[in-house]
Amino acid sequence: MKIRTRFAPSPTGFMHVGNLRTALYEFLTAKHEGGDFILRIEDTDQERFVEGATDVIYNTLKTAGITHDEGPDIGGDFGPYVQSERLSMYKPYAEQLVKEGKAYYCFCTKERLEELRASAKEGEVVGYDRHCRNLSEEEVKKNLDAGIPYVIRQKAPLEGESTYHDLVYGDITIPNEELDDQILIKADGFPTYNFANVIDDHTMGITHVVRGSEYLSSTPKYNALYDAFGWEIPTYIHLPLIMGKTVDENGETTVSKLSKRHGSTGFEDLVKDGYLPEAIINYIALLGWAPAGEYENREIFTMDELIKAFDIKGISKSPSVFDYDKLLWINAEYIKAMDDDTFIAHAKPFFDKYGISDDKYPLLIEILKPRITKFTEIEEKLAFLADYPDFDLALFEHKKSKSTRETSIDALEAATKILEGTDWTREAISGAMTDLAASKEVKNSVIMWPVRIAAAGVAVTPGGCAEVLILLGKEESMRRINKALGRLKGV
RNA sequence: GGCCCGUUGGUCAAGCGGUUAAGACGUCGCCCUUUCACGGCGGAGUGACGGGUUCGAUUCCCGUACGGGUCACCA
Repeated sequence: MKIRTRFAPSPTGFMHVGNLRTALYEFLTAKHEGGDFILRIEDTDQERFVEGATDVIYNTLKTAGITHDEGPDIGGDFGPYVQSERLSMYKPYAEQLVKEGKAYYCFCTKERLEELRASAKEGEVVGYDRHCRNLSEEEVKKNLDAGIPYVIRQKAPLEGESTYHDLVYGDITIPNEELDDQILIKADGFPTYNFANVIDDHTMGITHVVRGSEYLSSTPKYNALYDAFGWEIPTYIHLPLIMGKTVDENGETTVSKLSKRHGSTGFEDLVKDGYLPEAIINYIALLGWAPAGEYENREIFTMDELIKAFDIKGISKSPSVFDYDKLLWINAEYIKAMDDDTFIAHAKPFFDKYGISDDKYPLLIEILKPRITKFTEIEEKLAFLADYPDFDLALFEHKKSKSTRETSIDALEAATKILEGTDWTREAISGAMTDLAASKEVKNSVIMWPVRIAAAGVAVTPGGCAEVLILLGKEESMRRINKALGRLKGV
């Protein structure tokens, strides 16, 4: 049978990488076996409705390269794919269970439930006291006729234990007394997430339920529902959580399930920060899963390779901490491997800020590609082009380059003369400076260092002396070098 | 607190009873060099603890500790 997995997010307007990774693994689980990946929007909570939130989901999946085979936007044979459009189908299922004596109407008020929780003693299992579980038919009918609001709850098993199998965690056993009489239909007539989830998964033919391990202990409730309907329980694949670090006011670092409070771990935030979608996917694929066989020890994967290499056996059980450093490294690897046109497409907005003409692109690609980890760094790296402050003259003193203020004055005086008559090409400038060093019998750096510093006004530049001068242009370079020379000489 | 799950270096992790306990990020050092990088080479750094089982445990079992998750008319 063809594998079918699903991604079932709620439209909250925000998708952090934990959700994204769940979607990724669901996608990979299906695609590795040639199965289908379905997108379903779970919007049964009207109170939390956020305008435009579904677009965030579509856009994220699209830019992440996680393509669904069925979904609200593209249709499919099991639609509709938005829960709010399927509302009419849930209640009959619940009613059916009531008729069969597997569920019941509950008329308890929220206030009563709150009191119940508040009065629970230390160490007691907090949960519903099953007050309405055994109401007589007459009482139920009376309440119904009186129009008292009600919810429908499932009768959970009272004793014994429930065991199920998970492909990652193995057999999980939970005492049944931990299981609550969960609500299936809320007072507003909407299904609860858990209930809608089961109905939808079954009616949509989902074969493999892939989700975060926070569902590990509530899965028996889901299974109780499948059993009540006599439906086949899907294959479970629970994923270890992605953790985020937070530092409290005492400087204590704690890790916890990734959420909004962990800063910019939203997919869109990361992209805005300069991380490439492919790099993010690559990174999170490796968070909680390790490739094996011919792919063992590999760090860089295309989506197609992930599909080929993905194996549930490689999923780990323990939670993993999101590490920006490694993401950054992967991002840099993607940039280094990028072809020039793609590189320019990403870099152009930053080049344009400095009014850089495209004849300089080849040079910029060469010097920038190996040394940026994010495209957003370009702005800062090229800042010297637009900004030439009265920098600290101590910059001319550089031990490694064997430069002092005195050698710098000497070098700059000689260099300006030669540069005036030099063709403004990289080779010519570099050659002229090398020749100058040779004629003075000093290291190249004794010439190159001060010229570069004088022209750039900062110690760190992308590229060396010749590259900096080319980027600046002859006129500006000469102006800056002369100015620096004047300052050095105290004129 | 009850229940569930987990625990290999700072982080991601391989391993599945016998290994000098892989690899990657980070970190440190050296080399290259016209700065910073890139690149190359090298170093430090790990099986939570205590009991078993076994000729032999990182690997299996049991406790303890620690960490995480979960206990909604939220999803």
